Amino acid sequence: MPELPEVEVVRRGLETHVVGRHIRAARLTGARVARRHVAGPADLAARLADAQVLAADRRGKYLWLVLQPPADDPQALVVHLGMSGQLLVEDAGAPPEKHLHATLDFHDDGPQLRFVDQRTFGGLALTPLQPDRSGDGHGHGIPEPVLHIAPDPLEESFDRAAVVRRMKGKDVALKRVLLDQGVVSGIGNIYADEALWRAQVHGRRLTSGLTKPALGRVLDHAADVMRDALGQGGTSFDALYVNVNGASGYFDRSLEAYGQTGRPCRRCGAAIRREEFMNRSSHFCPRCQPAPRARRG
DNA sequence: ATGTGAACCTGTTCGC
DNA sequence: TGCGAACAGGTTCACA
Repeated sequence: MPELPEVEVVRRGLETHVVGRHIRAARLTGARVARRHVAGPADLAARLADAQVLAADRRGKYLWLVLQPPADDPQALVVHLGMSGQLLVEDAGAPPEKHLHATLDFHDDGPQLRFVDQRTFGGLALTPLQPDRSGDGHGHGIPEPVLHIAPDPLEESFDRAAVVRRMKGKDVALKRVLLDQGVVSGIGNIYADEALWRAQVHGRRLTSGLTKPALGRVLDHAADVMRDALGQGGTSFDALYVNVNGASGYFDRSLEAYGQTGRPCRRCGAAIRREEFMNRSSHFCPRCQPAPRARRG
């Protein structure tokens, strides 16, 4: 479940069902799931054994469990769900999923934590934590693989004015900047299209050509739409995007642009259009969000 | 340095 | 019905 609201739904599930428990053992299926773990899958599995889960934290689309190993400093089990990753809390007796890549058992013999990923763009890594210099909210620190990720709009340390300045300084299409996790994190293809629809700006407009207030408004809409989606349990089009209990969110009913090709814009009635952008799809209202002249990526 | 596009995977849906 | 093409919510890396 890829974008910020869906990842946050998963984080909350982990907080409820996993935090506080002691891992007994981890089993990894195949090496690919641990490819971001420098020391390899065997090392990862070994290091997870007997660690206690202290917390579940998140920045943008990155999720991590803060672990207390028996004789070491706290470490972060960083999880990225990629395009199709799932974390599921399930009884040990539940049949293994077709794309099951990792299983964590706990000393309390309660439900397992499973990592399932059809397209295997996601994965796990155990890494050190670095002190968080950007502000509060991440008391245990930030994992090394997350250091290059900018704060997301729902974090207290999100510096709206600084992000606006950075956006303004780029000679890049607005949507590309919204998707740049090093500028502002958590926004993916769905919420970028929704934020742009709400802000009534075309994603191919260059950030350098927009005013700072206009850029700020786009960021505000991005934060709003992600908060709204979170309130609905996220966006799920199918069983691939579910919470730790396998349940779908229902924000898909509230989408105004994404996936609405041909449907009338709820604001003006013009047919929502789809176009190719950065090797993927953009959806927008051609009347409310007039396209700039030249095509830019 | 900065901006752009393709690659990494598997599964499902679309069009002829 | 069959089969290839297009498409899917993300990130990274090579190249201009």
